[in-house]
Amino acid sequence: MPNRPDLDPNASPEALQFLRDYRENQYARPSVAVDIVILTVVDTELKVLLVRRAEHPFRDMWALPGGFLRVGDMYDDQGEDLDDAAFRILAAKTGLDPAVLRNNKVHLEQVYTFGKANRDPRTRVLSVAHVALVPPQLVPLVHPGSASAEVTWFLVSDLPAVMGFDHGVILEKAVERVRSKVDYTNIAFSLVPLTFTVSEIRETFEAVKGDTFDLGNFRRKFNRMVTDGIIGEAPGKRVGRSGPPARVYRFRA
Amino acid sequence: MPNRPDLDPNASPEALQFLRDYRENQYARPSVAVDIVILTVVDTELKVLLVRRAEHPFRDMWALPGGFLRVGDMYDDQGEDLDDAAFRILAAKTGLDPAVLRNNKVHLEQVYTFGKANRDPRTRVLSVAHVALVPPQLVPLVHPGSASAEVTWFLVSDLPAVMGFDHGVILEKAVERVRSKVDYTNIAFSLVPLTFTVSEIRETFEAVKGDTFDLGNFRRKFNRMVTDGIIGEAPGKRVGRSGPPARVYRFRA
DNA sequence: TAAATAGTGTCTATAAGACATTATCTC
DNA sequence: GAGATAATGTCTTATAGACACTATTTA
Repeated sequence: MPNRPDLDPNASPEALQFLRDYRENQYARPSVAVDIVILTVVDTELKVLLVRRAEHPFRDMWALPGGFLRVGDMYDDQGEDLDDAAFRILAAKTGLDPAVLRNNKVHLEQVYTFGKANRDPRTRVLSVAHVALVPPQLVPLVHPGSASAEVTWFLVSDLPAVMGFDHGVILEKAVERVRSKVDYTNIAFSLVPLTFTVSEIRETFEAVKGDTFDLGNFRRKFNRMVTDGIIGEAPGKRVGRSGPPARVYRFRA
Repeated sequence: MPNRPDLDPNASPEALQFLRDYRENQYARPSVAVDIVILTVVDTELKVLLVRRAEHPFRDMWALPGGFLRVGDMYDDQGEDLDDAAFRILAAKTGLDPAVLRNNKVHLEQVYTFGKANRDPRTRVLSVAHVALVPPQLVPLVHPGSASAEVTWFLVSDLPAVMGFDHGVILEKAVERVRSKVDYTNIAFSLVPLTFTVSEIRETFEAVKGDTFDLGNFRRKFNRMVTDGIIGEAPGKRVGRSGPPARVYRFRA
């Protein structure tokens, strides 16, 4: 038994450290889940899609839709990319066709990886959290991917008191990410139909931020985006419940 | 063999899907590495700590310091938290004592999880990338954690032409994160000693952003932080190579 | 004395917040 | 006509960028 650092009383701490790291690589590995915070804005309210768990643990409790990263057999196949897994799971859990997701420019973005020990009672599971932004026209098409599952859109302002796993924390972090990015990116346009009025996009902002904006000031900011070419006018006008018909716009690029 | 969906020609796609997901959970799992982009600012230059790989794959190439997440035996122990793993690996790779890291308020933050298949030729490995900000007074204390490893501070503006794995991409993403957060958070104060002059903190900003700032305008912004109580005056003055002695400040909270 | 740095002040442009105003539609 | 909405305009305040200026130190 020559030169085994763990059996050598004079082995350096570094040698022991190396051996431990090496063995970890050889031995136990975590499962990796991809959980997705699927958000939309309908009727000026920010909503999130939750599924009721049919199995233990946390049976009958609400949780985020998710699935496991597919890893190949490790010999000739290493499995799917993490990005592809997120897209696959989003399609599976919403029942939407991948082509529909792409055509409607559904925004999908990685948020954070949650890795506390014992966050899943069964075995060690990391969750790579993602957030998806679904435009309202797709919401009626969403249906449970598996026959037994129950899925519901919850108001983000009125969530279940308890959720499975650490999904309440994950949800909070994802919403926070969207709330901040909406100020300095164009992700809000993933939450409206392909054409929209100024009021519609403003109400979407208000739903995401949970606040109201001055109409004139918002329009001024919007007009800057028009002159910058970020937004373009679309043909036609949209008639509301009152007031003059509103101009219709389209997001570019 | 009753009701096995994979053997039932009439099984729904959903049932088959469920079975596949379940089996993935039972079968192959990825390894999870924690790789850390360790940054500092010395002599008005942004630098990153790289290690030369002593083993295959990518032997003799430069790569980010990293290690594997420790997962327990899966029965009575699920191993260490992901956050704890990052801290442990940071301490191991810099040779710095955890107490020293805490006392000097070293900033450590998760950035992104890289999960392309085949990013490691040995087996499926996810990398949970982190970024650490080390103040300059700790730089002389950094030494290789393991006797065989060679570690060097590289200029971020002059990196090795090729790096192991996808570590070039990871490094870029981490630097981008720091460059943007430095504008709306206080992380820059993790890159200066406990007390500093206005010029010193300005040069740190310039090193991170890769740009120069107007002296007067920067000081105006700095003074707002003083009146807001974010920064406080420290006793004494600092004498430079020329010009009058500069006031010394300290970051609060 | 020359050069460099500390520290202050000024002018302008940009954008946000808080309004007010007019026009046009539905009920 | 009443109420609601579309669209525009005005005044104030906060901040950033460009730049000028004085004071104080070292070499």
